[in-house]
Amino acid sequence: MPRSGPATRLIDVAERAGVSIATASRSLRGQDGVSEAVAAHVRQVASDLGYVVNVHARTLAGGSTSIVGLIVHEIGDPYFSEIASGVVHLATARGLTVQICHSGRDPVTELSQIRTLLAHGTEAVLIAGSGYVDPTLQSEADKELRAFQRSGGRAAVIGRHFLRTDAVLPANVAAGEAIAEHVLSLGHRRIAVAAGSAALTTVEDRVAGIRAALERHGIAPGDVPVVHSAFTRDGGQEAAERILHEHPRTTAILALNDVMAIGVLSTLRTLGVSVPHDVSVAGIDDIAVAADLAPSLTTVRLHMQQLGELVLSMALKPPSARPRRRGCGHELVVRGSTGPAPRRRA
Amino acid sequence: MPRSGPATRLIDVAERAGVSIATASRSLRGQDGVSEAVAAHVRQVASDLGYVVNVHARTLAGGSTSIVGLIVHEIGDPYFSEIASGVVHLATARGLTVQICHSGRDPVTELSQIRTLLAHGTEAVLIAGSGYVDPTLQSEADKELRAFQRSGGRAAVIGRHFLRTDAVLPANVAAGEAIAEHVLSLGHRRIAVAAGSAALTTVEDRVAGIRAALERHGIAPGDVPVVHSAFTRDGGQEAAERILHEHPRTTAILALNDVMAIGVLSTLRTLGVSVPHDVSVAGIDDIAVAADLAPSLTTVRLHMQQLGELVLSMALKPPSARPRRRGCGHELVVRGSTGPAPRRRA
DNA sequence: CGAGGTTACGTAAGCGCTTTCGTAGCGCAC
DNA sequence: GTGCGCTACGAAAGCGCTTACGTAACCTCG
Repeated sequence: MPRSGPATRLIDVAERAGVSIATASRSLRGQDGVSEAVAAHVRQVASDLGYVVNVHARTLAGGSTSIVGLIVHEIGDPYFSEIASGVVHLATARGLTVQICHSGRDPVTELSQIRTLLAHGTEAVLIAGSGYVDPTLQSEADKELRAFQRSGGRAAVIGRHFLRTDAVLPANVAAGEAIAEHVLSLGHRRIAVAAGSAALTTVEDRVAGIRAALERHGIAPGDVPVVHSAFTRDGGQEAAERILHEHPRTTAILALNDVMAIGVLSTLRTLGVSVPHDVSVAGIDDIAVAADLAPSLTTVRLHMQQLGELVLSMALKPPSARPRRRGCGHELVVRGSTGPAPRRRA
Repeated sequence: MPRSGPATRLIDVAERAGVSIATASRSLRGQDGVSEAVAAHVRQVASDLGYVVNVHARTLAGGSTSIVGLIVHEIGDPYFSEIASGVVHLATARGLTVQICHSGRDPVTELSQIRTLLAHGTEAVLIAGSGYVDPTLQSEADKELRAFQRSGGRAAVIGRHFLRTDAVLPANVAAGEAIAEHVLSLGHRRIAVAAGSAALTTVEDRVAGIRAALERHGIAPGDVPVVHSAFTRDGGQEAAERILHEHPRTTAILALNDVMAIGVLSTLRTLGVSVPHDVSVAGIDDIAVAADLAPSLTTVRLHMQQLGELVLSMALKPPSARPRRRGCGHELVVRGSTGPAPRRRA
């Protein structure tokens, strides 16, 4: 779609200001080598003419794009939309625009997204969302990012500490521990986990945290059913059904994220199981609606918006020799969905 | 940030394939004037080399960018993230990437976003989110879009029927009517509205729908308090407080969107008002969590994801002489937050 | 007062692609 | 066998910008 609009070009500004195109270019970018008087004049003329630089020409000539790419697993998921919100907010404040790609949790799509973003010459590529347990699924992506960085590009990820990029690390293991400690402290011993796909490292980490806490309290891993399903509301429903069916004496269900917890709550409501009287339910993430569910959801806050801001700010910093790691706080948020373990169950 | 990566360029593909750069270009874009044998060979070589076209060069030379811009009021709001999800899904399916801009409901920011997107040469500019009642707030944006279209660009919006672009029209008026009819049919007569900013046309439309329905049932506009606040959860809380304070005999609160309804429910819970026993509450939109609130929220489904897909597909169609209009269904979804009007109130 | 350094600007060479235009080669009709 | 109309391809001109390099003009100092 060739556009032939009467857009003002740099050369128009230069002519009108009575300077060369080079001087105009330098003036507008605040580069030195131009007297302040001339620069100010050029800026004035540009503004009068409503000049907007052509990104493509700029990029092609070696300039920067002012675009950052963000790859997320599922843009509709609150976990990711809150991250995206953080990224977009900070980006807007810095005069950058964000190009969002949705991988649908498919490593192949993800790879092609990365390639596209690289070809688009984005300033930085950000990836949010769990990595894959199977390293072969992302080795290509890894290679691509490395090459991108070697050639001066910036990349940063949320999680995926195994990549050689800057990374913000959500407290997955600690969150798992915190939520498990919480239900343990309430006296629960028959605990089940509603987990997302076993292929994701986030799932692995959160489960590891839960297991560690339980083991400290003398509960063997074998005594903790972990039901894998999808990281969605429906996945949570399905997991809850299976848990209640296969392990009817369960008194606490730990969902590995809030979205699944919503599904768990929905199933329990349907089955007439009272929460937290009969069964306690907890999530991880603390998405915005967690406080407004029925009952309100006990969870671990992971500050997604902050994760988003952090990952962008890391990417924007001048590169360092070795990949930086940055944690992000987590807090147990106790609400109405967890309560003391029932004295006995049917 | 000049990038000097060893990216394969078209000329590399051409050389390796033993053809000219022109032929290579034509082959890769499936343009005719190239024999099928040669074209296939070129495509094979390109794929072997992992060639990805440089968008900036392509655009500069008059090609297309494969990028669509989407401007939303508030990316963190589920209404918009569901729209964004629709846009991103369809875009991904069509091999397009989406550039998301967040205007924060500020017309000035919005205008600069539009300019940026135009300067980026996006295929299409999409705007989601209420227009402003005051036309001067958007006349600049309007002008900009018109110029964009005249020069071959595509634009489409959700709502904002006053713009001369293709538009998908959410059923705002009808949704207002539907939700009002619903509470009327339950016997409510003392109805209050928790509204977002009066500056937004969406608010205007939904209120108009509500008023129309009420008037049909003999309730004068003066008898329907409309409390304006922000289109957020906190705004809903605040509106509910004011409604209960100023109009204590209210039996039904209609929130103009689900996010506000969440705030309303929260305030009622805090104040110990039972929903729907004492007061019924309803929203509009049917965001994903509406079904999982406590109580589950009666609302009007506006199919945001579909709105997103529609607006993109309209923008992608060949332009028509006059702006197209496309409606999108709506359905009343009755859940637990509304019930019969109480016989009497304190 | 001229060598050498600085500053302020202009000239022009691309960045990687699309596309216009030109041309070689072929088939076909006369 | 000449001429015409195709088709399949190549050469080269930009798209609008950044930047390396060149060059005046001015300054500083011995």
